Amino acid sequence: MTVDGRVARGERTRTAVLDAAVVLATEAGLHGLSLAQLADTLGVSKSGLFAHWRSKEALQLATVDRAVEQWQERIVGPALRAPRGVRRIRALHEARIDFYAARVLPGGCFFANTEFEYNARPGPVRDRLAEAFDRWTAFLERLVGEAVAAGELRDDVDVRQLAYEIDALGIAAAMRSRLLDPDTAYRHARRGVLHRLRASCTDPTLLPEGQP
Amino acid sequence: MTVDGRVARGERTRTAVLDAAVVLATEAGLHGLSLAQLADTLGVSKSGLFAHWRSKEALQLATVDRAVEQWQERIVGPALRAPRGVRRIRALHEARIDFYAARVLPGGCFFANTEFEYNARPGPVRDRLAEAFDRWTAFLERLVGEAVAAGELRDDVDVRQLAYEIDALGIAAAMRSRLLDPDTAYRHARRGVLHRLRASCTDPTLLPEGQP
DNA sequence: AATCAAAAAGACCGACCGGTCGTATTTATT
DNA sequence: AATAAATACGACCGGTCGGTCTTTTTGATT
Repeated sequence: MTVDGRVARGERTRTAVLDAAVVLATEAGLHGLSLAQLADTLGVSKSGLFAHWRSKEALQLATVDRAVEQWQERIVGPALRAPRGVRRIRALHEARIDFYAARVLPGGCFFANTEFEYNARPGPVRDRLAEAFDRWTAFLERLVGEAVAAGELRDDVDVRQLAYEIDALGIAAAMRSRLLDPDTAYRHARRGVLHRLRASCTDPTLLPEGQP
Repeated sequence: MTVDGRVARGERTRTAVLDAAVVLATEAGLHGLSLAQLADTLGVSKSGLFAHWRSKEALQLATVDRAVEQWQERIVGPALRAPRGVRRIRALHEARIDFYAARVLPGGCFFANTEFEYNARPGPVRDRLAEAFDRWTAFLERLVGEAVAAGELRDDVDVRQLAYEIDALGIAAAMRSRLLDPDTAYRHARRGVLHRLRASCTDPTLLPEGQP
């Protein structure tokens, strides 16, 4: 906020720490994240981290928030350049699985990995992840709803169901792109969503593509 | 193998350890599994574990194998009682998501959690998980292929693609049944697969159901 | 140049980690 | 009853964990 040099310096450090934390947590897990390793990676001292966050849990929560910001910038932002409606849904899904296929983060998807990691760890971190997931789901549903409202999808489409299935194919792609062949995972996730959208699309020319 | 008392006692211990390891690893992760906690849970000594497996990694590999056995008994076995074809595919998928909805393991699905955990951990354990996943995928594809051969699914169905989408909905259900509302996750995963199967089904009476 | 708070550093703590080792107990065979 | 192997145990090792403490450095303000 302030341009005060003292505060600005601390803010710069915090952002650098969180960016590194997202990368390390994607690999080792957010629970498995080591503060010593995080500090070493940045060339700072571990005790300095506790000057910015009062505990590891506080840093984990901040890391989730930072990962949400990155997701907005890298996945949602580009997709919003596509025209509203079916084309935007498709752009969003493809931006997402492109992200995995490009192996932007060596460890895969921060959210997919972390959400599975916290399946059996109730607490503030899991709650924060669940909130982020809720917002993401609501966003997907809004996009589908817009496409229905624009007449591009049949108006008997179950918006929540369609959004669920689109997201499910993205989740599966996040897993398989690391565990198995990434190209196959990418192609299957892409074709699955295209097929699903076409089944409810009122205008076939909205989704021009070679294979079904 | 032998009914020799010495071997039988050790075998009993090994099985008990692995069963407990599957439960603990589903919660804490297979990498995050603590041998001390595992030994305490069973009331045995930690050092005793190293008499049966030469390292933690060896125990982890054995745990994966044991989880595969349990999957066969609890998911695949019941599904194989359904008649071959579309009905068996549906039975398999429903046995799978029923398993999550029933919250049989408090931590969710051993394989889903673990496969995401090992996204960024190359090595023997990840290889073993990938092998198990390959066998599972091949099994799903075989079931779909059987349904096509029996004329229950249209013969222009892409077998691998359909198997991929069925599995993707199961993976997503495994995540959401813990992170979010389990009933919603169950219903969406079920409806998604039914909808997908009906789209390629030659005989609608094979999938009698209320909602689309 | 002096000041003073933000920021960073480094030594240190108890707890837990995977793993080793020597020893005691069980069990089938002789 | 004696033996030998399989099994189980408790003490202990070096290393890493999250977290605390005190001290030093940095940099804008006066």
